[in-house]
Amino acid sequence: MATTPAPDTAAGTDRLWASPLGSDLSFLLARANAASLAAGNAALAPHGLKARSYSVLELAVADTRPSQRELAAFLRLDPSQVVALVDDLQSRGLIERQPDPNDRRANVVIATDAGRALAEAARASAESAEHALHASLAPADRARLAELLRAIATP
Amino acid sequence: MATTPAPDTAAGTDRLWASPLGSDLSFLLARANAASLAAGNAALAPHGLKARSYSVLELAVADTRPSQRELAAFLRLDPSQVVALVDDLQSRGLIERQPDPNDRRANVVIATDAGRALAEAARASAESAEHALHASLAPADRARLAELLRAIATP
DNA sequence: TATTGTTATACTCTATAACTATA
DNA sequence: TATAGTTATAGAGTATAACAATA
Repeated sequence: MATTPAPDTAAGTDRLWASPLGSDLSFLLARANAASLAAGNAALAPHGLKARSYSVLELAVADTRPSQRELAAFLRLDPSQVVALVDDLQSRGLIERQPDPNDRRANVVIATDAGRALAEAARASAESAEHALHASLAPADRARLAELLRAIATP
Repeated sequence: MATTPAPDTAAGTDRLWASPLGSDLSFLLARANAASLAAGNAALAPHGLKARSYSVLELAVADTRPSQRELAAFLRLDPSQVVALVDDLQSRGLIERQPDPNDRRANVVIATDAGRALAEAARASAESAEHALHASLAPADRARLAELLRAIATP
């Protein structure tokens, strides 16, 4: 993540944008993501969530019944990190580990009623923050951006 | 960052993409950035660089004569982190701290000849990795993506 | 033999506060 | 009084290896 230590416009950093780095797709991606993550985490904080835990909660709420292994793969996290995320959400009564009847090694993650309620409230905050982030984009541009990102983000 | 612990296509994570999260712009941004960062760092590693240090080096090579404070603002890093990055690159003879004649508190960061040579080699690797990442996109789409990202990434 | 969840550990990154020298 | 660079330190995030239970 990256909060905003200095307002960037402080000095004449405009001229730095003229450097090759200012056109580098990886750099733009990193910067856009940093802004998005900072705004998202700030919006989720009042709900006791961060981007990571919010993602897990949303996947549980969606009734896709993911195993922890699937969560790890989809979120590109190490399985051991998913343990900590699920532990936290479960200890707060937002999700539950349900033993998979087909594979007794695996846990299926499902949301509780409290989890669904919190997810709805958190989603409203997150969407509002996200909208503010790309307020300068027309709706069609936003859809196009999502489409292009998906081409890169999808395996 | 996020390396790839599991190949994602391993299990049926396709159905997870159908969840609301799969259309969430912040999530797509995070995932695209993770893929880009992982590919970029892997490409830069043989040159002894990471995304961060490569960015600093490129800005030094571009002759924009940034102060450390400006680097911090532009890269959205804390000034104390820039110290470590500049220390590292300077100890390897790739950049130099030049006292700013107009403000004796400030250092201006400039590249050495060795720094310029390394930057050129690293840039080739980085561009090749980046190109592979969005190989599925038409050139026009790539330009459009950069444009849209810039709208979000720019202050 | 391979896989799921788990634990433990080391490492990197990030945030914060303080200090100095200049302005 | 404020700013540029620096140092030190604590915390969050990440990677890695090992283990028990199950397939």
